[in-house]
Amino acid sequence: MVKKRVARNASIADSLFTSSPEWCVLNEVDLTTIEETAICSSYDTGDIIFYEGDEVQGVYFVKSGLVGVRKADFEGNSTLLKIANPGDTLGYRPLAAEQPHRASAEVLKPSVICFIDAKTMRQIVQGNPALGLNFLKRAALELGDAEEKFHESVTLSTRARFAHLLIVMQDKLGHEAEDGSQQFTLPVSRSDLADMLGVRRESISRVIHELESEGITEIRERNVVVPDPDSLMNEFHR
Amino acid sequence: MVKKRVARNASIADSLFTSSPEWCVLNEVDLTTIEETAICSSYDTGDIIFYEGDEVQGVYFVKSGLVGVRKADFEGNSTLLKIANPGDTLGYRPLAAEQPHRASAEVLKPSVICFIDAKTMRQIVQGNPALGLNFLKRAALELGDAEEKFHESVTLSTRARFAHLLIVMQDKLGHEAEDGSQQFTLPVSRSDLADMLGVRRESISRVIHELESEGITEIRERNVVVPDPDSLMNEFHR
DNA sequence: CGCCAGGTTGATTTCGCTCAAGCAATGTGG
DNA sequence: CCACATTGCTTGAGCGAAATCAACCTGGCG
Repeated sequence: MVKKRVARNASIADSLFTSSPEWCVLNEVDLTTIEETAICSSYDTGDIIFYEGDEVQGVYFVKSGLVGVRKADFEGNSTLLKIANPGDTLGYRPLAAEQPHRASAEVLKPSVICFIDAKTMRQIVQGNPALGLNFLKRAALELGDAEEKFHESVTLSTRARFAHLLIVMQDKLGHEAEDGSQQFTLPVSRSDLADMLGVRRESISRVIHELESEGITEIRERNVVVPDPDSLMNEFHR
Repeated sequence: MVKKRVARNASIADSLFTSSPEWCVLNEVDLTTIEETAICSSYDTGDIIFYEGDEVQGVYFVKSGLVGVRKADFEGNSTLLKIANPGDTLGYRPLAAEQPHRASAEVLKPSVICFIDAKTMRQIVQGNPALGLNFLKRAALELGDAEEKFHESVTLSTRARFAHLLIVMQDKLGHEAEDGSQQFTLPVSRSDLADMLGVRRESISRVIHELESEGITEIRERNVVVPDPDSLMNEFHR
């Protein structure tokens, strides 16, 4: 299932240094160590990088592409906890917690991902405390977001939560058109949007229809137009 | 509102060392620094230690008592994100994330809490990377729990989630009676139980009634009896 | 004593789920 | 090139779990 082709990893160091707020503190020695031990692989959409319950072998640095982190039920239920963009590091949480993986990682767009084994990771953190602190900051930020997500899930309507999700994506991906509207492309399918909020895809359909009919958003396929960002912002409150 | 009485802090060091899995790595020098700078105060039920939105002044080590961490809405909605027991440290998350507090801390039972200012905290972490790594582990564990909580909140019924909460409390507080039943005392009110799950207190009432009528639990006031822990475990699935 | 906090119970409403059908785009094998 | 799966999404009808609204109960306390 996971089709890998080992690639030259000459530029891992570059990637870590320029596109990661955590790894950028590495020194020459550490970077060399990583160039020697890291394994870069190409993945196709649908490939699984690791499964919930797996022991942690190391961490995965997303060099390019897009990866989804999912948590599933013994029943069919699954939620999409986060989507990892280039520059993100996966698997550091269970490594730091000394737990097995509590979610699985699934490739959403063809990606190049660099694997750094746990031993190397620990060794580098040992010699370079700043890296550990950077991951502490990362974990602290994600924890804040996760707690907020819980709070919203029990507090806000599907509509308000979807509006919030759109706002977050707009902030990350949006660009302003000449007419003042914000536009961007959804990075994931509607089913995945539903999984991000923990609702059914039918509910997402209906909410999109509602927002459309009220002139708040126009969503065609994966193209999003927000004529008036302020009115979308208003939806985020109930 | 917050009634403080500065106490002798001779025994902070002791407390940190024996009852905290994070602070236990401190050396003599660090412990002395903390004894000199930390401020221990007594709080009464209902006192607020910090508010959502406040800048982070430092961290709070719970020496004794019980503290609730809450997140509130502009509307009446509030959720109880966690309850902090003796040995727990509050405020390290926003400090590490370099964010303002995203939740407020409210004293649930008369408590003694030691304040360690941000500057001292940073200075100690600087000289003692192991402390930072311990907090990384803590954050990683909490992040895993938070993600699971989100998943459960959108996946499981109120009944199943309440069963899970009881199981967690049982594991922490329960003791086995002669007849093989598990028993413990609820640490918080029913309203707070509801806030922990993000449901209305009426729903908790009804679920407690249901479980009672099916012989799965007996909950009188704050006393919980679980005649057959296995049957409670079954409730945790749907 | 009245009042309030904390909790229970009942009646009603509502939001999102479930179930079911259908549609458009894409692919695939005969 | 057609028949027909398959995938991703939409729409509708009906249902159900939990929220809402409201009444009431209990014990503690100024």
